[in-house]
Amino acid sequence: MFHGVDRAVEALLRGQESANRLKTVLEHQRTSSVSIEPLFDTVLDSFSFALSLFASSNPQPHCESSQNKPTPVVARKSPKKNSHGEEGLVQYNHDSPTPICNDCFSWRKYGQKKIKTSSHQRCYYRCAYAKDRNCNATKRVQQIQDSPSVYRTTYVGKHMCEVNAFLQPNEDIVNGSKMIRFDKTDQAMPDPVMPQLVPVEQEAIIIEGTDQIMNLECGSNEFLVDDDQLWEYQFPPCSPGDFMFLDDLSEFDYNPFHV
DNA sequence: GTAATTTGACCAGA
DNA sequence: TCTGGTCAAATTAC
Repeated sequence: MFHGVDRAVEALLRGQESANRLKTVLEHQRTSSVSIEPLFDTVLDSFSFALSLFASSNPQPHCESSQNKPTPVVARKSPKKNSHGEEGLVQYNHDSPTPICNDCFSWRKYGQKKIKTSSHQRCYYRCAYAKDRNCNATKRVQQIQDSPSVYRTTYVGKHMCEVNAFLQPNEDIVNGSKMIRFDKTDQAMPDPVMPQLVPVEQEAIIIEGTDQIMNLECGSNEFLVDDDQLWEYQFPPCSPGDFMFLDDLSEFDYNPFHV
């Protein structure tokens, strides 16, 4: 029922492993570049979050080899109904040395609270499109360790905003193919939702058979994907508005860190 | 002026 | 009654 996701997870794991390896190498070589670390942290966080998205649809996470693996929390002992009246939401933890800022979604902070069991405050975020698109995804970020600092991000609920924004009835899903959609940059669409080719600020992968969308927003790291060579390497030339269908996600094996 | 963040109050579950 | 999560008015940033 979740076709191709296992392969996608494998590909993501490969990417994460590569990023980890390269980070280790660079740490020993220490070039003059000072912006490398945030770049790699972003890469690792993006991979980890993508994995957590898949894990949210697949009860068996595929992240045993990940250093920053998301930790599914099976169920809260007493799931408290949220403001939308939903209960029993699965939540996922993700620990990282830095707070995850660009984790593919737009969040709006709605609260901050001192937690009794911790000396650090906990921040509460909800999807920026919670009202507009009836998206009930929320996340909590809290520093759980001082030295080295560890921030735990707990994702609760599922993003519905991109699904509502992208998918129209009888559209975008074709015969079990996965689709990457390229749209005009000058098309009037809400910012974090519409994937664009040039400049690449967001990209989205819609996986048929699920309602998962990987929507990678780069924020301050545009250089991550604003790379024509990347697209030319992996994708044939395409025009804005074109669709690309990937029958096999394992073919999506571009390795930007290959040297 | 508008949007985002802050912060104290409120609510519900344990 | 305590605590975590959310609300909403006030404040700040753009």
